[in-house]
Amino acid sequence: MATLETISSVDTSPRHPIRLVANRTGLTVDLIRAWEKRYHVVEPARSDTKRRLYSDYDIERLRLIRIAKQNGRRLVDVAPLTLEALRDVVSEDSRYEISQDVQAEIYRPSWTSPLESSESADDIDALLFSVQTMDQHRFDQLLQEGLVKQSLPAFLQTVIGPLLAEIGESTRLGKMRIAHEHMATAHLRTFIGALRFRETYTGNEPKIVITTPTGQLHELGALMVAALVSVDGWLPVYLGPNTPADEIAACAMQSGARAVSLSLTYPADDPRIPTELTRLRSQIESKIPIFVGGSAASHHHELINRLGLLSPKSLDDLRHSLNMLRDNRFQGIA
Amino acid sequence: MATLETISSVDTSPRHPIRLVANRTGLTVDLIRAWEKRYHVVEPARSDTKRRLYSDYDIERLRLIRIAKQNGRRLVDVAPLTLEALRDVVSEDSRYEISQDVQAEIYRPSWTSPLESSESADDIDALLFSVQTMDQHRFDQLLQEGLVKQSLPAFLQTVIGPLLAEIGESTRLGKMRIAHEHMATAHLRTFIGALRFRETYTGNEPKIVITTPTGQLHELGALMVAALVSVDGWLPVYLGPNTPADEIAACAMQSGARAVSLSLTYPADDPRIPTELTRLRSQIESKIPIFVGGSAASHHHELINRLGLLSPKSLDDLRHSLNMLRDNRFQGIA
DNA sequence: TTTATCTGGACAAAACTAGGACAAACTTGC
DNA sequence: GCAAGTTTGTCCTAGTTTTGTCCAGATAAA
Repeated sequence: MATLETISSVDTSPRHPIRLVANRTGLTVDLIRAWEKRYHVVEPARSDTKRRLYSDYDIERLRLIRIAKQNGRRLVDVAPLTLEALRDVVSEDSRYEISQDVQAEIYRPSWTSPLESSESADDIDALLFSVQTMDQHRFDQLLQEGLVKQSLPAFLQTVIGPLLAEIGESTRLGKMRIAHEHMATAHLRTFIGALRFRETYTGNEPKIVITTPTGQLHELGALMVAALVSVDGWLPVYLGPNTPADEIAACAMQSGARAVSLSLTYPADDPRIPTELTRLRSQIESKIPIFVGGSAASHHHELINRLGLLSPKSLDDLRHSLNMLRDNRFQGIA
Repeated sequence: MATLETISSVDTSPRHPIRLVANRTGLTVDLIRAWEKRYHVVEPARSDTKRRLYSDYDIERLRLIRIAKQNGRRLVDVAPLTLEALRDVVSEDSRYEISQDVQAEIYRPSWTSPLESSESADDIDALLFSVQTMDQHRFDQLLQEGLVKQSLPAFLQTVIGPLLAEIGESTRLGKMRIAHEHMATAHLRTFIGALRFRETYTGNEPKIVITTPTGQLHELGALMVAALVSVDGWLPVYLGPNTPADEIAACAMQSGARAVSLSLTYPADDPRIPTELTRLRSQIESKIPIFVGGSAASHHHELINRLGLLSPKSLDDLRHSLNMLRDNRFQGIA
């Protein structure tokens, strides 16, 4: 039986380079050094050439301190604590914190414009109502019906997008419970996920790799893209959320994809995004375009331009670019 | 059909030219030679004319070293390691990776026994092969076919469960890429998710809330339960992963559920689990049973007993209990 | 003949180190 | 509520180590 003692005994032998620590903790290399310089948060051993060498114990401390900071603690206060004290602080906080989901779920697809045509507004209201009454079958039924009324792209744009935004907003404001949001999200994941198999498959479709980069856990945007492109004769190679750049590149290469599409939503300022995007661009032939969409894409506008990535303004824009690419008329976007 | 054995029992006979090694590992020819020159990363045999001849073993080592480097390891540190040690390092890194790469660790459904009937074993091999070739349509097709051959519960138990375990293990050992695992997981989530809508809906079904508690990000086990119980005339209220205890309780109350089912897999020793379970039990009427399954359930054996939660030994056990409960013959389980 | 590989060395880019500067966000004192 | 101070993340420079790429001239394979 695993007891708590087994957990607290963490290896203290120094062996990990700073880069690995950064990867594991989600902190930047600069920040780890700054913390050491100012508060001696950790005092890693050194190699014979003065490189820092961290132990598992150090990593665990840094990880906990990062969480404590996210929970609103000040670095000065938590820096001198022992590992055990840190654990206490963190678990104490997590009890009172609103679950991370809530902050996470201010979901703004962004590449669905808030058209809000009046008929769709009614549909959305009905959908929201079925979520609040936890009536899954009604929810499913409404989605199916909505899909019959209009084309899939239109449906995604005028119903699903606004619906997600509305659910996110309602949860954030406390109008809706997290449980409701969870139910809706889980259901939509299955529903949208299934949409990309509606089209017939000939084997000749050009492929497009669709995913979200490391740190981005929200996959609904990516799923919408997958469903969308399958309508226009692409074969989506869908990898789910949180895929490391190297894996995306390997997958694009192995599957012979003609394009890659990423979705960025939350957290918008994750320090890993620039690294991951740079890595990805450098590992994929430059003739293969990489599309970056989602609400957080605009936060990285400059980087996206610098790397030569493409940032479509809307789902329609993305479709247009992909259609051109498929027909070999692609020149990049304005 | 190429299966995983070819990779796991690594061939040490030297035969591959450096170019092929470069292609397979994603390294450049120059780099492979430089690594050999500086750190003796691999010492390939030579032809009579001094050409380097690499074995599968060498290739596998190079591939793993590349991954280790991406994880932040220094070449000096990993160069002298054996293949086995490298695999350990790589799997350790991917396990602790921040945002702990949701799929990257060992998924052990536990409540799927490793029956491994011989026919299913073939099916699983075929499925694994389609994952490695990234052939999503084949994967989907095989899943659909498998489902026709046997009942849904049997299918989950003999195919999906072992498949997940195999994929998890292969990825952990570096036999399969994370990208492959991501694709398979994303696909299975949609596939299994859709299974719970195959049954007709009368409105009279008793409801069961299905989810995973805070900190548990793996939802496949919970999804399997949802699909399973829908066969036996239950209506699953599926909340997706990572739901706080309060929300589960609120949802159970609002929907008038007759039971709750949780799935615990990873991390098994998350300190939040005891808190969450205790909270949940105290907020739900005691006549509503709470089932706790998944590979990590056994880690909390004592707690589960103390709180009066139920921990079915297998999916069949769970079904049995639920059938009794539905027919009002339920007395708890042995 | 052309292309691929070999060796050894040179060079360049990245990554790390130390120290410090700077600005935004947050606190404190009045 | 405002000004002054503190905290904290990011960035810069300059020197070192580590790592990736390239070159030249020779040999082998296609």
